Amino acid sequence: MYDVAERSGVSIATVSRVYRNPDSVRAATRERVMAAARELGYVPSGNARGLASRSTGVLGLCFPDYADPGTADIEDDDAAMLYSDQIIRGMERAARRHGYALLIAASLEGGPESLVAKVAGRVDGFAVLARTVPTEELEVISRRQPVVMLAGPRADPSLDHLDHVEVANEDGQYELTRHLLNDHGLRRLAYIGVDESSPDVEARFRGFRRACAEAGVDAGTQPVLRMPMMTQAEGARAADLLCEATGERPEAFVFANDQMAVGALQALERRGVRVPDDIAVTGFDGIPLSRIVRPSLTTVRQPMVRLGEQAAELLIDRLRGEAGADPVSLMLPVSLARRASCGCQEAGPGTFGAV
Amino acid sequence: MYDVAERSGVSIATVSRVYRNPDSVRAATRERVMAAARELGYVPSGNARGLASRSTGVLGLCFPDYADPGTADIEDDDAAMLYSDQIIRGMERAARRHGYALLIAASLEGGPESLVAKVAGRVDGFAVLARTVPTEELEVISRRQPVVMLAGPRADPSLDHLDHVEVANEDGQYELTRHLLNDHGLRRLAYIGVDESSPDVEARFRGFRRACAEAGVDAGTQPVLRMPMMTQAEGARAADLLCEATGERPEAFVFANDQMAVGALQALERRGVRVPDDIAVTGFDGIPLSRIVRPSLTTVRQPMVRLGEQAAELLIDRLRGEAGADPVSLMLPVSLARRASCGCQEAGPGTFGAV
DNA sequence: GTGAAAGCGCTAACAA
DNA sequence: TTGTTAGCGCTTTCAC
Repeated sequence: MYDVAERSGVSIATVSRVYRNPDSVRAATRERVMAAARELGYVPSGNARGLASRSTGVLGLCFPDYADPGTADIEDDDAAMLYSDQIIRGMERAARRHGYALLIAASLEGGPESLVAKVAGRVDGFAVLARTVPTEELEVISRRQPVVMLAGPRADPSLDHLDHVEVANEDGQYELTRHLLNDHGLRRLAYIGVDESSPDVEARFRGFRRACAEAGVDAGTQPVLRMPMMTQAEGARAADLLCEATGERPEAFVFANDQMAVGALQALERRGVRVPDDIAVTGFDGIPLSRIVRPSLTTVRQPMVRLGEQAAELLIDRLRGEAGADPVSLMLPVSLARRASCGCQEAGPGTFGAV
Repeated sequence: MYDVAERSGVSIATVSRVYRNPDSVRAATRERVMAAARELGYVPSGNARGLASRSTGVLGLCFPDYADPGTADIEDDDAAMLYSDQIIRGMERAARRHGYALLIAASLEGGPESLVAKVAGRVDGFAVLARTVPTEELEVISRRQPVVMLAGPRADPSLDHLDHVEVANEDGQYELTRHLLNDHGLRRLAYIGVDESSPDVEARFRGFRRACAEAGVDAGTQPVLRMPMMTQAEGARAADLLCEATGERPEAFVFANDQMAVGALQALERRGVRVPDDIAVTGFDGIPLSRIVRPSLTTVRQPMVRLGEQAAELLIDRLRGEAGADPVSLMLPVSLARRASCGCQEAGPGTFGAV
């Protein structure tokens, strides 16, 4: 910058103005400065700028490095497209509309120099995918800059001051279960969740039970399985367990997420159990894979792109001081995708991108 | 940082050490510092760090804000997943392996304060999706930091010094065309490209012609259409044009990308022309949508995730000074996805994530 | 419209 | 092991 200033015979202040506010500089001067910059290959340092102006024009997103090992054997990367990709897209879009760029980073292990800290130090505010980051660290960081929590209710009271956006887990599972109960007339439903208590899964389970209760089906007598992880492998294992259990086989396997449901489809196929003729299977999430498997998976679609957009909007509101003092809490609606695995008619040939 | 130093009774240098190199500080001291930092809610400023150390630990990616308006009506965001999403994923992954975060930004219009410049000023090096950025600007920036060009051959001689990664467009189209010619015995093939000269599309067209020539089919007599844009709408229009043209209808529509091919499938369905029975249709790219449409689209899959990974690797090599003086140029292999729209047997039910 | 000067918060020698 | 001291390259009053 000093070189540019010298070469064009102005002060560094003027060079700065040319970049920050071109109109505040006489056109002739501006031209000279820009020419000099071009010749010298000058690119303003974002770091110096940020340091001097205490803002970066960048939003951040931290997400878990979550790659289901069970998906590794899928040839196509497309099929494995994760939540995070969609959230990234939504957030980038919304950020861009407001002139922000997006810094993304999947979580690595901690240490004083953890990844969040790195991101936090380089952005004006950021979003975190639920439980990607240790609560305590988040608490410290959130004292200095806006943070929004995504997907998953407030994990901890010490994080109560954070904005957060979640998805209607309970309602979604409720609707899906009602569909099975009322539209398909099923009665013996097995719910398959996860050991480790997850607020999302708990909410889904609540929805399941509520639907059962309303339909006069005693949820207490329904088999409920809690697997150690929500992977395809565990989904397959769950299906095997339920098939081998004594007593009447359930009429439907209601999984807490798509990955397990997909694993179950594979296991059932191996056993020669036909879906949906012999048994209905449902998932939750609406990952792309859910539509690709045969039979296509009936599931509850989460609006992940919207989630990302909302995150960015919320952050920007805070940065502009347009948000109130109270933390904002949004719940995004989900939608039911009725596909083949519950016995619904699959969209026929020629149907493009339809549900 | 000064506050943390004071509170813990050490100098700022020691605080710095605690974060940069914890082992160089006695454990007791370290604890005191970390405690103070926690109490004060201290988060190191990435900007100040970058400024002092002249490196950011961040890689960048600039991509076009390319959203086919024709895809807007697809309900699912999944289906519309773009190249850029996959490149982002690959690049983030590879960057993370080396301890870098990723800053992403879609192109906006210029001005002295253009988006690239913004990104460039905040990263140690970055990748650009072909023709996202004005040549001249790129040239200037690339004098200061490593830049890699993605997908699309060197656009300009002034950018010859850049590393770049591209995809085997010509070979891919060649293989696909051969498949149509030899395996399906088709003879009248129509190629549909784009007006605006695109190096990728040209390469694909070369592959098409080469295959025709080798099969003894005179490419000169084959219909060739150049549409203004490579969107679904234009693909549909192309199909209509070709169907309404006088003379024998082609046995296959060979599209230069998937989006146009998908548009054509829709148009053909409207006209009651059956694919692949009446006519074969192929695309290029392997976007997720290509597998979702019915009939599923035969296409050439580009390894977009790999592209992103390579970009990051290349940049990191440069940053480490491990790359030679000469620009590196990589060409990634593509793969043929034989699906239903060319008359190949579609993968049956129960096939998970298969081609 | 333009310049001078004082930091912004950190790292990296170099000393101690 | 820890402290001292220069900057890093910009923005931002406040003068002119």
